[in-house]
Amino acid sequence: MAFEALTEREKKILGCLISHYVRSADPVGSRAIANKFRLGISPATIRNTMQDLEEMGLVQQPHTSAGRIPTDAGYRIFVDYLLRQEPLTDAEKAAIKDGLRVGAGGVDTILEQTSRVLADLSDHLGISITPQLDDSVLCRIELIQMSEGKLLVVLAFRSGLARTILLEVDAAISRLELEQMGQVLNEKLSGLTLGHIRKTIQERLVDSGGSPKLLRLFIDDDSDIWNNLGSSRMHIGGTEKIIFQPEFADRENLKDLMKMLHQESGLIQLLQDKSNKNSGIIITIGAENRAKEIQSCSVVSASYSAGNTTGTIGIIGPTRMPYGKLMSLVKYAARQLSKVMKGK
Amino acid sequence: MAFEALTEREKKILGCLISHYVRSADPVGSRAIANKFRLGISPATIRNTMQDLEEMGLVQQPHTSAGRIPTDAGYRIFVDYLLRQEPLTDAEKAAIKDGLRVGAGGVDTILEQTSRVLADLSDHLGISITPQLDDSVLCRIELIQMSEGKLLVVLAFRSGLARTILLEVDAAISRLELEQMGQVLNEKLSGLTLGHIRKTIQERLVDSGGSPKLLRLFIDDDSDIWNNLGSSRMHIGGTEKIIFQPEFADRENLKDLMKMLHQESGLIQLLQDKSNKNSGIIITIGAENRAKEIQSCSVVSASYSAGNTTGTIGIIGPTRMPYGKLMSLVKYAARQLSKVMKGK
DNA sequence: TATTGGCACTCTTCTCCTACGAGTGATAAA
DNA sequence: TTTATCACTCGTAGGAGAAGAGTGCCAATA
Repeated sequence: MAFEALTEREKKILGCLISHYVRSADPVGSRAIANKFRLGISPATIRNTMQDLEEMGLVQQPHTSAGRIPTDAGYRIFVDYLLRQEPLTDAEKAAIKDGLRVGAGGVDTILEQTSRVLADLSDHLGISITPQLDDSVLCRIELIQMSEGKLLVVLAFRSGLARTILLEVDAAISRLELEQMGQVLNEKLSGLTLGHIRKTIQERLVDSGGSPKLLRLFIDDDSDIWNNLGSSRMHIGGTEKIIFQPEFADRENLKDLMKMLHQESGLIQLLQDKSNKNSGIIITIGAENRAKEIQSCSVVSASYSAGNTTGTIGIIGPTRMPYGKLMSLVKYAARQLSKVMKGK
Repeated sequence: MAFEALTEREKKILGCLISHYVRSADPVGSRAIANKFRLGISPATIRNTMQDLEEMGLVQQPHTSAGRIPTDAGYRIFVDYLLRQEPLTDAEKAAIKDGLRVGAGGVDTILEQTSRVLADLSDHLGISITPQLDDSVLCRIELIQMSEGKLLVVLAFRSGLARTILLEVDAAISRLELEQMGQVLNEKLSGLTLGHIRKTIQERLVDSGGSPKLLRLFIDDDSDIWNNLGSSRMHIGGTEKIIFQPEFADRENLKDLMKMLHQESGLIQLLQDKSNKNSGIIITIGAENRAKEIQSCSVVSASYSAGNTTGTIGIIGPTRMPYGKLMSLVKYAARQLSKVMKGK
């Protein structure tokens, strides 16, 4: 399994096999490799090597007398050691830049564009996730009375994100109370991250001088504001393309994927889990994914920065994906996105 | 084609044929009808009648020596004249009520739940669309300076909806200017519908006394606020179920559907187009749909009220759908949704 | 000793063929 | 007007066989 244990030839053949398989989606035979990549060795030799690779668990045969296909472990070696990033064409770069051009509507619109562009250029699923609010610095909080009993809370973050939430109030509220409460909240909370606020809200607001009935809305343990507001949003593009990948000819596979896609929280976790720990491109292959629904898929993701927080974008597709290309794509898109967000 | 031209027997057989076909998804033969529905007539008689129905264009044969399947026109007759709504079970009613129970996060969360519930109970696609802002009454507008050059505009509507939009400002803005501008905007605009505001914004704000550089953001012809804010949002549920409907075994069909689903604006138009004109349940069958991508699908939709505006919910599936059940479902859900929204 | 050509073997896939069955339309009898 | 019957059509399921791809192994080779 260790990369060092592989001979030069084994590496080369694993590489050829994978890059051929990614294109063809059919098991790759020794002859195919010998013909396509002029390695100067005969099919028979390649066969021997392929047997070795199979013993190491890097490739497998769907059935006797078929060619080989890579295993998850094989892809892993490929991605970690053999992969060379494929540079993007000028057209592709342009498409990304155009797609992310600052439009109206703020962060959400841009992210929707991003997932669209990623999907279009990759023919796989493009995913984008809003920055994590937990690390976002609150820059202002505003209270708006919409009617008796309905109070709109607006939270504006330094990263350019804004969230609104509607609260129910039992008692009537005077204009004065509202203004006062707003002042208190801004004094005590602005400049802090949402995560920080969530943890320390109790101590910060007790005895702060706000009106008790309003105060309760913000302090209560199960206050909707702090508990539900942190969740990120997600955009998906390319569903209409991914269904043509041969691995999704089986409806059960497709079902798993679809289920995953519409189960927002799970997917967000899936992508954020990883991106947090590392700052570069993260590639998760097949069974490495926690969620069993997509263990026949791989995820290529990267984080982008927005203000002092980060969000995540990525591409999801079958493990048989052009990793080199997709890495460049995601990397470039993440960088562009960070730039655009800074401009915001 | 006219309903009156049909004999009693023809109506009956059309009805039997459709309700059988909806279940089986297979062409229905004369024997099947004779066996399943004890009509007291022989298969031969039924065959004769089916020939008549075919001449009228209400049913068709996929090929010689297959049973019949309904045409769009057949479904139309069925829906308009023969359909009896299937009452919901208590469990179903409970599921809807539970699903729509007021949760945190306001309108969007509820609508997401709604689409989920509709999908779960129908095994088709559940769609929900936010109320049209154009008819929504603005109850307050708030300006928040997020940093130099970034201005957050918050619009709160009486229906409980809120929208934020981020604007770029060239020049520095003083606190005073901002407050003044906020006052002017609220004075001049609150109490009006967004649509009204859009049309009359020029006259209303010219010479209103606000700071010119701020004023420009709101008056300019291509101001992002009024142009881009009106668009509704949409939620979809049930994608993982619909792919098992036999009509989507063909990947091309599935692709068309998926394309449609992710093309938000088109879909919103599709559903809203109709719901506006009529206040009850709207059913659009197959080729009656404008968008050619879903001309093998039917749409059952209804509008709900929120404040003084309306939004739309609906179900999309193959034309072979249990119209009676889905009508009841959508109707009940829309009514519940209106109730919940009123409570908001 | 590593590589290669050759060969027998395996397994899938494609095609052709047939038999079957479902369903019809027409006709003649009830 | 309805029904029983029968010949006919056409899609589908199943099986046989051929083709093809690819392997593993072995003996020859450089």
